[in-house]
Amino acid sequence: MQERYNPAALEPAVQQRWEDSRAFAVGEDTTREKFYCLCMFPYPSGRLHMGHVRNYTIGDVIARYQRMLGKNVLQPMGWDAFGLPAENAAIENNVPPAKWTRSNIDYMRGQLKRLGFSYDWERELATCDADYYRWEQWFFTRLHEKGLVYRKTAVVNWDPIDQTVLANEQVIDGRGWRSGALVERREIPQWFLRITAYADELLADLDVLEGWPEAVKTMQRNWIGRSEGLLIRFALADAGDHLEVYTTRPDTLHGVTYMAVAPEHPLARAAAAREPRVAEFLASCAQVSTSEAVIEKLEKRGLPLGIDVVHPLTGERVPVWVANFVLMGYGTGAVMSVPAHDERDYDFAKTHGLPIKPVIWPADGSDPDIAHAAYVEKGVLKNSGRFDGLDFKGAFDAIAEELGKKGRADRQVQYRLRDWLVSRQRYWGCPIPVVYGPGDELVPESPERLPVRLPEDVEWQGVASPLKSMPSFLETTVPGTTTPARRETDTFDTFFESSWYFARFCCPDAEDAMVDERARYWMPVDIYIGGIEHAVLHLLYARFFHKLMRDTGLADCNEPFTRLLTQGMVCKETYFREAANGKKSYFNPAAVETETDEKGRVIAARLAADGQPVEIGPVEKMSKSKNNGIDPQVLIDLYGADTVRLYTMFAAPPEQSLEWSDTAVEGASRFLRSLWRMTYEHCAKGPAAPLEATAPSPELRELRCRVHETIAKVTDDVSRRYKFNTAIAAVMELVNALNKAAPDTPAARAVLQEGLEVCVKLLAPIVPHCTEALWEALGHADEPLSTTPWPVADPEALKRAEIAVVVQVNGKKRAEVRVPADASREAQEAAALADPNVQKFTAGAQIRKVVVVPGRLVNIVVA
RNA sequence: GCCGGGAUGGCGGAACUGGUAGACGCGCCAGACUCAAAAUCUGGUAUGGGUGACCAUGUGGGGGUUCGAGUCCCCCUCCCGGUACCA
Repeated sequence: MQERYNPAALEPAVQQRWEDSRAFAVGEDTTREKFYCLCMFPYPSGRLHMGHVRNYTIGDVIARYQRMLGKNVLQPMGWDAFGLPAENAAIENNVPPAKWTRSNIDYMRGQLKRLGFSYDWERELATCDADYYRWEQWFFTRLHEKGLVYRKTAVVNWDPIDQTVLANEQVIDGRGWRSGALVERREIPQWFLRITAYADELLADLDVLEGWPEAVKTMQRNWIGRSEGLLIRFALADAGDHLEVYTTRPDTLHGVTYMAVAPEHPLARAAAAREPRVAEFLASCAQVSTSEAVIEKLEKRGLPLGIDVVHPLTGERVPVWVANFVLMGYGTGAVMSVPAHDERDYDFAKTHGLPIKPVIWPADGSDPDIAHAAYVEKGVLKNSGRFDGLDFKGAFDAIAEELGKKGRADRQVQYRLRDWLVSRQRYWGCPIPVVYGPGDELVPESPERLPVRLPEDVEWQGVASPLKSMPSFLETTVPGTTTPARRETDTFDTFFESSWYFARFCCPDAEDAMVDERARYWMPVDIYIGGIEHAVLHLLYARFFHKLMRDTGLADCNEPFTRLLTQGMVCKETYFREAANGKKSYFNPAAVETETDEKGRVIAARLAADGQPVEIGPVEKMSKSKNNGIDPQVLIDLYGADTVRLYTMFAAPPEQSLEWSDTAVEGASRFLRSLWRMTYEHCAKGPAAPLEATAPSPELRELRCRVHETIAKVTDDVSRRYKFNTAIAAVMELVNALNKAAPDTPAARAVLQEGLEVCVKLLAPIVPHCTEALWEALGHADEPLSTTPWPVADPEALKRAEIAVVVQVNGKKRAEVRVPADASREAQEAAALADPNVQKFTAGAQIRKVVVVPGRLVNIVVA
């Protein structure tokens, strides 16, 4: 054993040993319990960021722990390789996306290996490989056969200068990020997957997912947004047609004072053709991004269309407005407005002087206060003709029946969830396997012609997808014929790839099928670890896709992820300068110097390069777009992988967001150095005697008790709580205790030997390189630590003679008394009352009550 | 806007089931070692008062429940994530 801890030499050597022995390669072994541990695979952006390090360290700690429990552990890694950043790099640096992506993968693979993650690298896959995406093309054609795929127009952000579709992220303050042009909403034909057909099952199965955080399930429930309501048809006053709206509050029907339709609604378009003011309004509405977050924060604007509908119960005329906050993509693109009982309708009515008619009264008979806000609670009907006095349920049923008889309404279950738009007008993605025949008729590719390969050797001209100008890609034939046909140039949403990679990891080399029998052995994933930002979209699409695969006979289980661990974001403050045109350019924290006040708070920041001040932005998720990532490579080079792993696990519990500070890493390194030194000094004195051969003093028995308490605590933290920070803190405490209390006797050396071995085993999943070496030094060169059984606390060693009990008087701590571990309630109470400081506070007062929590606390309540 | 989450010393965090607020670490202060520095070691470190034992205050703000509240309930503020084409 080296005297000095030298991770730079040690870690690569240990990693080489793992690689040579194929330590983490696994196969199907029905004699052992399987454990599939999966982290969300990374987008190969160029370099690992701290979020990756955090995510993959959590996964690796769990995988290594499960391995020490004797399970057959699969932990794979791969690349979510298609995506927007590769196209941006192509446009900016004139490098083909495939080349850029593959070189990023090579670099990042090296970084992951340098961090010592126990992956089965033989299963590595990249979604941009045709061997991978051919199967989603195949699957898409199957879904097409089943009627789960359809084509429909949808609104996109259109950049009129660059002549391209923009992602919501690329629209900044209503303008294209590159061109600066005001974006326009434009309708184009798109491909959809019928996720709404699975809405009920996706909702219902959330109740079965006991291993998922409640917050994620709640978000998914709300996202799916099942509601029961009424689809009501309001007849147009001066035409034969009608306006259809959906409402969950038919009880408020008598309070309708106007209708609102989306700018894209046919009624609005028809009005625009007659009325220039309306046309102008629609044009202004068209200059806003498709993002819901943007639309919902807009000033609520609207205009009357000059047409009325007839109220289906009262026969009164109700005006129809067009409003910028009504979305064509939701429901029918029109709503009935009840300003008295809906917040948004209320604000709009106030702004535009529309009448507000209360029809719901609180059940206690008091008057609703609608002077300043809508009354949105459910209650009892008034001003509603013969429905007066009914409650929500009664009114719902009665109005549904009445309108149903008139043919004016139907009960309907509706979802907020919309079908999944899977097509993208981009190059760097999986080609949608469809061709268009001579009459533009649509023909899905035949299985034998798959994969439709994405040409990788491309010249980038301008910003548009090069596929559109590549005859070699475009020109093809209708499958099974010689009839000329044109290829679809749209590619899949990258969520398509990430919706089934976990199944492919089970059998990455399957040549004849999307997945084979091996997937039945490994699936479902036992624990899935990834960022909380994926709580809805990715995790909902993956659940949906898995159910599609199940219904295609490719899976047995109903849900792909038994347990979900959502890690919080790794955040960092942002630094930027704002140009005159409002465009912000962000600077990496590593390039910024900060000035702090005497309390350590940052008060000013300047760019190191030019010494000029930069603005301090909010603390946000580390991201490329905010340029606030901290490069883990710098820390790995400086301290080694184990220190980075240890610090990342120690700084915060996984679920919590972590504000990165690089000053504290030193402490983690210090801890490893001191554990190393302790072990070195211990081993230098030769082998310790076996514990059984010595007679430990009471102090040593106490120390042993702490060793075994630490085993129990760390096991609970790692297996049940997933709180690695407190597990590490507990081991640090134990190391401190072992360090302090080790006189040089055979008994003490035996306890120390046991203590050090326990520390090494408990830390093995977190700092696998360093502990491997320490384990060897402690006399276990013959058995690799990675498969050494996890320690179990010895119940005998845990026994204590005395315990401490806290004594409170009126809920305030006044003393701590020591009592025998088996002391009765009465004895604990007596000991508490006998304490001098307690007597000071109880003297002369009347004791009204004594609360005893045995073994913990005595609270004396005095008057 | 809507949905979900969060706020505890100078900083990251701990307190798991309503029962000792501040474990563990960073930083800082003092001391030891050293010609000196680094490294290392020892001690201290919520705030205010007291030589001290201790005492008072204290978990974003306001109210409540309880013998007892960081933890439960109501209201509010700010921050973070998502908001369907970033991944």
